[in-house]
Amino acid sequence: MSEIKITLPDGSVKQYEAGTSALQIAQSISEGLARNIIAAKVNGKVVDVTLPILTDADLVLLKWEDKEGKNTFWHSSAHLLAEALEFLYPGVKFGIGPAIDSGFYYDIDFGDHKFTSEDFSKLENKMLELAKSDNKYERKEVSKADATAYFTEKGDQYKLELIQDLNDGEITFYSQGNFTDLCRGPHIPGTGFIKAVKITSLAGAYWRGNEKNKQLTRIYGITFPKKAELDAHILMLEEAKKRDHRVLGKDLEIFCFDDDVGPGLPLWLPKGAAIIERLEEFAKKTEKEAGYVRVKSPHIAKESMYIKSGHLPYYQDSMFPPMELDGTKYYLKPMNCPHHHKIFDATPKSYKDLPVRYAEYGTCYRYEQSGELFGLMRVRSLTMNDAHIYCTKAQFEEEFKAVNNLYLKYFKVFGIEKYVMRFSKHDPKKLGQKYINSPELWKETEDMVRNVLISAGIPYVEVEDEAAFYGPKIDIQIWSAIGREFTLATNQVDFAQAEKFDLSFINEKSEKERPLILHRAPLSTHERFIGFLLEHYAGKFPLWLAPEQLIILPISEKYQEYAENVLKVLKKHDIRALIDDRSEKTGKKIRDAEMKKLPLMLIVGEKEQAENTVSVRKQGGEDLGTMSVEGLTDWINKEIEKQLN
RNA sequence: GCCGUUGUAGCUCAGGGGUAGAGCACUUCCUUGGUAAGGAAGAGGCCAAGGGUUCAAAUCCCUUCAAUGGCUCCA
Repeated sequence: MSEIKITLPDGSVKQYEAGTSALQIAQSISEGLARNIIAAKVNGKVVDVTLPILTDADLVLLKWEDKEGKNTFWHSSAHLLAEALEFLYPGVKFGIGPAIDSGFYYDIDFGDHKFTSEDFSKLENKMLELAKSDNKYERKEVSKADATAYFTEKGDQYKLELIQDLNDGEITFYSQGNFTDLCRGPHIPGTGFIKAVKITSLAGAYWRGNEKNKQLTRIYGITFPKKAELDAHILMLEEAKKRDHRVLGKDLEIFCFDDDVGPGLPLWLPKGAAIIERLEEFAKKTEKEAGYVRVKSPHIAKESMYIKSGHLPYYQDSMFPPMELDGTKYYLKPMNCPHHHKIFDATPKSYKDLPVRYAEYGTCYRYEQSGELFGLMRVRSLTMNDAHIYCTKAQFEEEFKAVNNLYLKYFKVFGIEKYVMRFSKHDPKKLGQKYINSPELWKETEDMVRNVLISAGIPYVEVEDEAAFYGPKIDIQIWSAIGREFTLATNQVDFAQAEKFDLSFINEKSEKERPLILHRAPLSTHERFIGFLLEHYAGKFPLWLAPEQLIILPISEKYQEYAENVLKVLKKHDIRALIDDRSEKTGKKIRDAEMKKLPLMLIVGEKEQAENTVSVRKQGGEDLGTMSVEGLTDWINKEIEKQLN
């Protein structure tokens, strides 16, 4: 028997007989380890622990704590779910059942049976019961003919469809107990590892994600190797819910929706509007320093402009239906670009004028499908931190870099650490349908964008078929504190609209030349950005941004007048302050101020009045001690200075 | 738009075929208290809207609207 060399993650090398499995190797190290491994990574590929290893290999033993371990665990749990379902509802058909970031799902065709959330506990119990019998997951290689025969007999057209796309010789089945599934694997050794099960939700999902296909029932679940971990998970979900921007937005009186106003049309309450004011002040100052000028445009425009821009054929489904006036159709603007192009075109431009940078907080209206609306993250009226840069090809790289620097500056101010730039390209197959039919321009601009990204050393990923119809774009993906991922901002190259609007400037040779256009919106829309910030800060806005910066808490009504004098001085310094004049005890006032997440509390009583000072408590409990009102305003100004730079 | 769930006081929710309940918030009074909940009283609702079943509907059924978890789509 030949020997193989196994290299472990710590670099140590051990010799085993060829055909030894990861499980046996684990056993040779320690029984405890062997009990805990649920999958193995052999030369970078995750496999079953029982799979014989035939050649020299790098080996990582995967436990529940490892990402791939969890993944395998949940994938196996999906099979357990299927087994339980088949037992409870014989004849159900299965789509796919993968692991996801947090748990797993299985797509099921229940036929005529209706599965509801009331059946969850029945399903959970069955799964636990099957888990207890600790059936082994057994791998079997099958021929395409045998695989087809098996699922034909079972009458599962979804699995048959999947098999059709597979090559003979690469098809494997996994069985546990009485259930067999088409599956690439790998799986945990046995169902006994699964000790806690929670079916989390139920949803419709189209077969293969295509709207035209049959809608299957998707069952989501999550499992754990210990009951305590499930409890911790549930607790974590509750914490995340407290941080949800929709919950905080209501609690902190930032925004609301109203049935009479309409879905997706947020109303900003005074505190929300105050945050908007701060953001705009900050953005305007920053943009001014970066050489932008501000413009203003109306919220509607005639149909002819959107025909000219080319938006209508590509975008009409996302626009509010037009209103007709004297035989002319007017649309609510879904974006600001065409208006800005018209502003560019309003006066003749020389190459000496370029780059021209037009900025506007522009309110747009988009008819998002009702099911897509989501708190502040997806709405139908949105105010964008928009700007368009018109430049020459030679200036493009520098402008693009400057925009990127702007992003980085903002990320720093807002403490956004986790982000990825997605470089979205066109799909050549969809030229003329989803994308403007100019193959050479697509190539040229995409190369240009890539070059800038590489030369600036910015981490990015390239994705196909996600560009705007007029050019490639960069989307910035960020993650909110509760792990919600979304596209924050977009940065788009536009080679098409200058042509469509016949935009030009006079170059050095006195000839007309088309500008390149850069669309950018680093602070996204007020809606999405404030939604993000609510979750990011858990409602605890930094001093510069907080709608109310501090609250004065008089110890008793005797110090009310002194509190008012302090307030007057603070207001003179443009500090957003208020007084809690209720006849409550100080402890209660502090608690309420904490709940409202006010950054600072000023406690004033006999001592402060006598010394003409205030006692300052930071949100969260930190005591900043006693200071004069002037000392406090200095401190606040310095703090804000720090936060913004 | 599609599938599932939900809609009761300002908020969080309980109840449930015989004409509405708690806690918090709010108002008033007592209390004047030093770093996360002082006490009492009061006020608050066409039980999302419309239709049906019934002697009787907030409760059962249907429709609509909205929210919500997903799918598809996006800043």
